[in-house]
Amino acid sequence: MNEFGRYVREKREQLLQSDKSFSLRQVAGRIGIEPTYLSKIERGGLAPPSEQVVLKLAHELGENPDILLAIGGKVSQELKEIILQRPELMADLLRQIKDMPEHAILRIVREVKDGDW
Amino acid sequence: MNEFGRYVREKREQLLQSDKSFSLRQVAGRIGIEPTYLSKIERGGLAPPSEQVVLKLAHELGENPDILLAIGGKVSQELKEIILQRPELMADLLRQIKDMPEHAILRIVREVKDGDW
DNA sequence: TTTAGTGTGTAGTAATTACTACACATGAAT
DNA sequence: ATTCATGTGTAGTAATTACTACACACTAAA
Repeated sequence: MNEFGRYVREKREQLLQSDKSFSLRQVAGRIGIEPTYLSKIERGGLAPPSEQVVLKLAHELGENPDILLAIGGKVSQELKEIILQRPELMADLLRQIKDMPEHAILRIVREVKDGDW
Repeated sequence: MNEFGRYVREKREQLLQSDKSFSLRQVAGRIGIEPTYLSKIERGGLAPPSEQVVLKLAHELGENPDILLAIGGKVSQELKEIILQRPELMADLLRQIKDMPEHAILRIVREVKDGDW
């Protein structure tokens, strides 16, 4: 269940090997939380922190924010707002592509990107 | 700000005109909440209720659940989970189509629907 | 050998979420 | 005239979220 803590600890310790400033205390300091709190989170004793903290953590550790949020079971407010602006449309779209293979969705993303719409 | 309450009250009162069983008390009873609570919500004195209650309300009032949730500022757990299963892909897709006109997205939805993938 | 930095255990808390319970006044039905 | 159903005001609360503060033990450096 506590994927998030394990993942953060592993990543932080990797970085720590080549840069002493990635101690738990210093990272906690830079992202503005108490070391105790980060310790608990990494050890799985507490739930993942707020979106704001996860985003700072992702930035600090060089991780993809969307992925780190997802590991913590969260969807960013940014994405929620995209859905909230056109809920029916987005809901239909998401349900349509839900079971599509990755490559098919990627094709859509790319078509849309260089799209002629 | 309190779109949700106004919307629900209006819809409920519409239904009430042709069906006496859409009184505040009876609707509250059927969806399993206290009349006081529904009253406050409709008058905008309280935040929209939980996803579960919004869904029951949508069903009761014959409203689109995704839309009613959105009016209440919520994205359903169902949609969140679709995103959480492939966060990077879905985040990219949503950001791509965010500013596209409705008809272009609808085209994608349809293409995907009858798609050859 | 004291100082500095490390991680962690225990305890507590402020804010928010999602409600319930009681009491009351008004209007319609019997 | 009384019962019934309506909506609503006030008050309170249990659960969850998102943390902080203090204290301690261990290790490495000066």
